[in-house]
Amino acid sequence: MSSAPNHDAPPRIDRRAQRRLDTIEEIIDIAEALMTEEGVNGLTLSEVARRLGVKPPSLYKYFDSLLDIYDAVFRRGQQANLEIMRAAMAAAAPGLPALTAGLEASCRWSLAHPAITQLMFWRPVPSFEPRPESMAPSSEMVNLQRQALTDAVSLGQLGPGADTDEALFFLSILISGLLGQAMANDPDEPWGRGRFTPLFPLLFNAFTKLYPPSA
Amino acid sequence: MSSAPNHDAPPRIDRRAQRRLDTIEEIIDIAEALMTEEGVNGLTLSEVARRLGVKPPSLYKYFDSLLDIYDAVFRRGQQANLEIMRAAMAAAAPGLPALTAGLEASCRWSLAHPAITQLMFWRPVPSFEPRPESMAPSSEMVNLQRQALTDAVSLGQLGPGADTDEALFFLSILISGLLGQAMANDPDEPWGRGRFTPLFPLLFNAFTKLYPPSA
DNA sequence: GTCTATAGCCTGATAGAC
DNA sequence: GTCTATCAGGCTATAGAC
Repeated sequence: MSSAPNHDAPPRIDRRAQRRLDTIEEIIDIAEALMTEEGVNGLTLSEVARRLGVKPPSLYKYFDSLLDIYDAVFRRGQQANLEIMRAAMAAAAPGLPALTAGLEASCRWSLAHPAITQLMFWRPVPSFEPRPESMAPSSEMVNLQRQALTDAVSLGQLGPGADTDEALFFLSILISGLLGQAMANDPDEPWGRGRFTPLFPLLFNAFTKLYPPSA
Repeated sequence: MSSAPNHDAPPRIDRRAQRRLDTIEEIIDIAEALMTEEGVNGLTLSEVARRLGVKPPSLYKYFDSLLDIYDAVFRRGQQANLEIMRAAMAAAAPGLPALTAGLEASCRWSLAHPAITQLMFWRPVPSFEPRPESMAPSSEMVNLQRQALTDAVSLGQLGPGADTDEALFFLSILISGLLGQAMANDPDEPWGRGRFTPLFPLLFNAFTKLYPPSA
């Protein structure tokens, strides 16, 4: 109170820094919407600027290039997907229940964010390579899945083969196949409707029969 | 010899018509190469003209628009893929052997033509909608697969559930998942190498265990 | 942080001469 | 069927004033 210029505690982030972060988030929101509407390759600086209500050169105060915006969309998407999956897994019993709950939550999120999902799974922008730190959440997702498979084997829910790279790759084929077919062929159907997403339980049926518990 | 202007039998297609068809094929070849190098969205009239050795306006003598070229690539790809699969199925025993042989041949072809495969499976060019007649081979491929599944059930190679739409959709998830993961993550590996295509037999292992023969 | 102005590209498509 | 010329627009990015 003595020397402080105001009565509030000093904010850890001042107003203008916060406003800057808000603008960055808004740019990423606009970029994602644009990719959803016009295709992943339909992202342009000019249109982002138009929707944000500024002129294109102003965007360079927030991002160094168009590819930098792609990277920001990619990174935020990876982070969000990881947190969704982690939360769903933590709320379920260890092993197979955690795995199915986590992957279903991740699939729901992916289907609701098709542009980011395409950017992450199918690399439709050849000139875009995500930065290593933007890829980090992806490794963490793999780790969570591997741990769940290990738990499932330990708990006797799955056979020993389920705790291998082969099983992990097979799982990724199942999930990305489901998402790809749903997004390409039933783009307007929400999760649980259409021809593909209702088959989600069937995927785990197949997976379990491929690696049945020994007992 | 009396009134004929030359000694050869009259060709069913004259030279200039044949040359025109050759040019059209060459344009499609160039378009596919370009999409492979620069991404499916990297196809431009200007670059096609450059590689063909003409100026862009000349292309309009062969195609009405850029989207027309996309459609030609799409149609020729569908046709080729269908014929590859049909031939492989015909060379194998009916039922499950025909199905696996046909799908493996199709997958090999798809992996060797990633740009067309992306165009067919994942629709990365939102403004491009294939013409109905270009989609026809796709329906025929589905028919071939459905027939093979029916035969497999009749022959006792698979259980009754394998002859359903659900099984067909599940099969498409497996195949498109394998291709998508292989193309995105092991783009330079040929069929049979890398982390995903060696799992092809595993897919049918899972499929068979999901729909086991009753006996 | 915003703008204007501009450089230096690219694109699809058409008109009309030859 | 080829070309030149052109339209009408798009884009990323930078320089520099305010």
